Amino acid sequence: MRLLLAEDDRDLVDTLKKDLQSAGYAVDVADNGVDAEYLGNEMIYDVAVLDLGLPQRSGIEVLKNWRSNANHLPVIVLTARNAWHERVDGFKAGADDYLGKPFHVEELLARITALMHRSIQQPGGTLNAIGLSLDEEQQTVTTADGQQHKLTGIEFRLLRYFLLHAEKVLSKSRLTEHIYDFDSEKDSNVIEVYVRRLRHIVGNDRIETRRGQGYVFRNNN
Amino acid sequence: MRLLLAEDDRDLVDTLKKDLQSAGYAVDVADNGVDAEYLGNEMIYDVAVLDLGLPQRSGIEVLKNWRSNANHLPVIVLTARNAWHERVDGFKAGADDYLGKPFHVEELLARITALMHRSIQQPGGTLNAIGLSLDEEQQTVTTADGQQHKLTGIEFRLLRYFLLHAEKVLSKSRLTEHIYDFDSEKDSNVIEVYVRRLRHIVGNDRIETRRGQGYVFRNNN
DNA sequence: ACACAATTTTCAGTTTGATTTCAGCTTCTA
DNA sequence: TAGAAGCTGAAATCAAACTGAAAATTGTGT
Repeated sequence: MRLLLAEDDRDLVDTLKKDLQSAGYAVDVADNGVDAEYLGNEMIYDVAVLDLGLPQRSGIEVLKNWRSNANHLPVIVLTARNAWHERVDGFKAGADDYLGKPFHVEELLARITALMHRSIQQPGGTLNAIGLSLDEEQQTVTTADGQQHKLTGIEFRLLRYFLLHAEKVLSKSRLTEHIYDFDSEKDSNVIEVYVRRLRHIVGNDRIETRRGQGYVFRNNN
Repeated sequence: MRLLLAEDDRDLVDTLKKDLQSAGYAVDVADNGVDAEYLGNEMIYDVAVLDLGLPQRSGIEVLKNWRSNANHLPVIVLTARNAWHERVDGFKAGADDYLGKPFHVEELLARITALMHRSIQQPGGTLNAIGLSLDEEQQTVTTADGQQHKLTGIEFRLLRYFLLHAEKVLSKSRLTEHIYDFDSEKDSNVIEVYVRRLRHIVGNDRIETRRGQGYVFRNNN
């Protein structure tokens, strides 16, 4: 799950980035409006956290620009305390959710997961498939036989992405894009290796190979 | 599960009540502060959802009254979005959790269940886990072998946070945020050091390391 | 104010294990 | 049937976590 954090407060970015990463997000940071706008348009993010008080170009402008480009990227807007007008403007500009500063990190995390889950209509901190349950707080999967498996960071990210996009063909490059942030450009077989490890846990036939196209996570069969 | 919904916005009540009922709660509604206070004192609820902006008697007053009657009813406070001071007041008055309006129903539900789990523990200043009992007034732990250990300030805060959030991956930055009073995040290994000390007291396998993700306090094994 | 005790933080050397790489193998398809 | 794509087991890597001790800070009693 790849996330754009558009925020200029250094201290806040430092802690938020760590929290988000350990919650399994690949985090790209933009500390000004121009970069934020560019990244939001050029890269593929699953969610953006956008501070309205960015330098160079205001968050509102950035958001409007995204929306005018038919970019439906889910956006959580951060507003300064007591800035009622910003909130309204934010919604008008197409924000999906907002959060007033200061806030508890837990609240932001909860809103992000809620937003992510909205598209597949599964609330809460677990992602369920037939005979599979992924606990996002524990970062574990429980399989049909009742066994609970701990997942490493990358295993967790990959499986969550599969579950959120079950029954779709996911190319290896798309998987890489959503699992790693922009520091790491991969030309290797990491995905293959991790698909193998996941297959070992969730069952071989669960992840189907589409030679030349990618993988499909099956929920029916 | 019986729930008191203290809220005067008719429209909100209508939708919330249905959602809560379909989530399995028996819902009583109070649309003003006087009724809310009365019901909270006279009936037995598992949880209350309390809007601070009630007519006739403010939510804060209601909450204070409940607490002064030694009523430990778990309370989730609903505040207007930008009213940070209300949250603080709410916490001081004894709220267990808060939620800023507007919110997603899923989030309210998640918080209610979280609160229910939390309140399974006995009130009265002790937090219990299997083979562990944390006395919050004395700041001591009693372990399975009957040994009582005195805890230093930081050891206590850390262990309490672990107990309140057992079975969840807690990142080091999240732990620091909750242990230090909103100071700047420093680049040190204090958490590692204190985790080590706690492990010495509560047992090594009680606190599990998730490399790159954080720590999990185990209550089952 | 002082010495002394307890607590918190820093530091540096060591260990660990998640991630990545690699090389040989298998399977598919053009 | 040859070349590409994917699979697989094992090994190398390197940041993250562990550890013991010492330094710094805070608290306490005299």
